[in-house]
Amino acid sequence: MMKSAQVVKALSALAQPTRLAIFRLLVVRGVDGMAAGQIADKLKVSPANLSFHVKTLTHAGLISQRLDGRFVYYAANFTAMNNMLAYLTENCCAGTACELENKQC
Amino acid sequence: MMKSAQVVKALSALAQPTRLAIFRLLVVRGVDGMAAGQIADKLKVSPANLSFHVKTLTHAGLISQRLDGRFVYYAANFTAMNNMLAYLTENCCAGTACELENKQC
DNA sequence: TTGTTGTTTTAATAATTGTTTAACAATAGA
DNA sequence: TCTATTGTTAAACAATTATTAAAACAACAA
Repeated sequence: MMKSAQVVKALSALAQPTRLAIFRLLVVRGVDGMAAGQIADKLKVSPANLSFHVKTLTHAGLISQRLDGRFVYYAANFTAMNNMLAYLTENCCAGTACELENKQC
Repeated sequence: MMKSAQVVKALSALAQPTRLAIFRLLVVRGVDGMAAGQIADKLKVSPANLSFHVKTLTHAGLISQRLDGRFVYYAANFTAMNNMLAYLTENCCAGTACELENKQC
């Protein structure tokens, strides 16, 4: 079970174009992740700006850090992401079967 | 397919304690939704404040409005929610089978 | 019409957030 | 050691966002 404040923090972290792009890139990358410099190059943001944003994502628990020499690798935290998604649909339609054509509800 | 800017708008809308609470309440409520005043009472926020926040959620496409006499009913837009959730997990792990124990990836 | 209920809008203020530049640390290789 | 590479931090500024109180509006009832 996730706390509301934690979810707000995660949503806030994703609610910014650069950070959303970083996170999506890392979701596609999978468990190996990607070095800070590679991410910055790919998304065309300055190193300082990238550092600022990955810090926010890290504090929100959405990505994790792995050091390797001079490189800092970041990877998506899939568990945190799934907990957040689950929170949004929790007890949807009060548990009754929905007449909606989607999977979540 | 959803545009990045649209997703940022939806995430921003949810990234606030009162609005997250409003949305979750409406997700549980289902298609019938809930009147503005009822929501305000339940969440203990002023009518003006509630109006401000539902406006943000409506502009983000996450909830819809239905007028009934003097009452204004709000209901969660499940399609918009699911599109947003799908965007976050799109092309997860580059499409390879993940060794993770969760459903999303 | 007049009053009452339900909701939204406006304006003012306070707080938070994002970007840029420059400086700083740590590692790797010559 | 010296130098280049990789990444983070700090400070300043601009822009956005949330809250409050007051006023306005809209629908209904007496």
